[in-house]
Amino acid sequence: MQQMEQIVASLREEGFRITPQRMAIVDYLLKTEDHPSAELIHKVIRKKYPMVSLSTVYKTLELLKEKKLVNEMDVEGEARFDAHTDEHINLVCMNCGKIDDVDEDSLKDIQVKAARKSKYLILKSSFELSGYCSDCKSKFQA
Amino acid sequence: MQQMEQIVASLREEGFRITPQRMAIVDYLLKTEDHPSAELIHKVIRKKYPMVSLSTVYKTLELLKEKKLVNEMDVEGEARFDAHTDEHINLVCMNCGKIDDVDEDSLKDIQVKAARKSKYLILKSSFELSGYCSDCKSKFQA
DNA sequence: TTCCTTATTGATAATAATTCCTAATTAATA
DNA sequence: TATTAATTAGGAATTATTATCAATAAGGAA
Ligand SMILES: [Mn+2]
Ligand SMILES: [Mn+2]
Ligand SMILES: [Zn+2]
Ligand SMILES: [Zn+2]
Repeated sequence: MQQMEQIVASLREEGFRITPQRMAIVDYLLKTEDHPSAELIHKVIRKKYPMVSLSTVYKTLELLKEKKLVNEMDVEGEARFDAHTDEHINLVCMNCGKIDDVDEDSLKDIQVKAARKSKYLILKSSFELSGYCSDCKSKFQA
Repeated sequence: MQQMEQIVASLREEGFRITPQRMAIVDYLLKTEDHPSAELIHKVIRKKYPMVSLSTVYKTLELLKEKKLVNEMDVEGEARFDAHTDEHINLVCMNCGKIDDVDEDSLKDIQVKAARKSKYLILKSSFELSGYCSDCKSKFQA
């Protein structure tokens, strides 16, 4: 995700209004390393800005997705949002729900190769590994 | 996915009952190259075996997932089932909903590397590219 | 084959994340 | 400050999936 100023400028330029709700959501996403759900974003933001509704969170996330400022991923039927929009691997802990990022240079090559082989026009990619994180895995090994 | 006989044998061995419903679902998944939703599986199977309910389809898919005979993936809020359980790339057409497979040898290496870097115990992987298939992409290029 | 036990099924109700709807609010501009 | 169209809040609607449970039938024993 880019910096706040650029985001604000580009949204305003396209005729979108800069509301406190949108600022709060973008600000949170810019600062977190987390991959929060809509619900969590709502909860966190309410502490500082109590006047943000869940529907506004959803609508803002939709806008940010369209502007390619966040990616949406699905973890067990719940959408999780990722402000880290470069190609990378998301590691999902099936116990605590945490998601960690791992960079891997070859992902872009793989994507290009797959596009060639399949003749698809590729617009989005998602590389996801699930299991147990270092904290949780001890609990699941006999 | 393995062959029908092995699947039947291993389910029976573990005390699961072999019902016509389960046979029909496994049979369909074995034969299709498709990545069907629960609803589609239900519709297709009903033609041959009208006495299969949607809840049974869901429960059977749950069982097959636990036995690692199918993978579940999510496409726009709907679960899609993949009987091709080796590591591969799924290409999702955002227009017609079709999913194509592309093999890529380096996926396993990437997975191993990511596991080492992150200290995760990895149990599942999903490599997904979305865009427009060769049939659909012409409609989306000005 | 017939009978028993209990896993499985089918039908429907419940759940939960997301989307839809609309009157009230407010950002942007002059 | 007044105007106006975009946005918001909050609740209703939607929809895929899960839960519930009485009826059924698979598999084993006699
Ligand atoms: Mn990430
Ligand atoms: Mn596949
Ligand atoms: Zn964990
Ligand atoms: Zn297509």
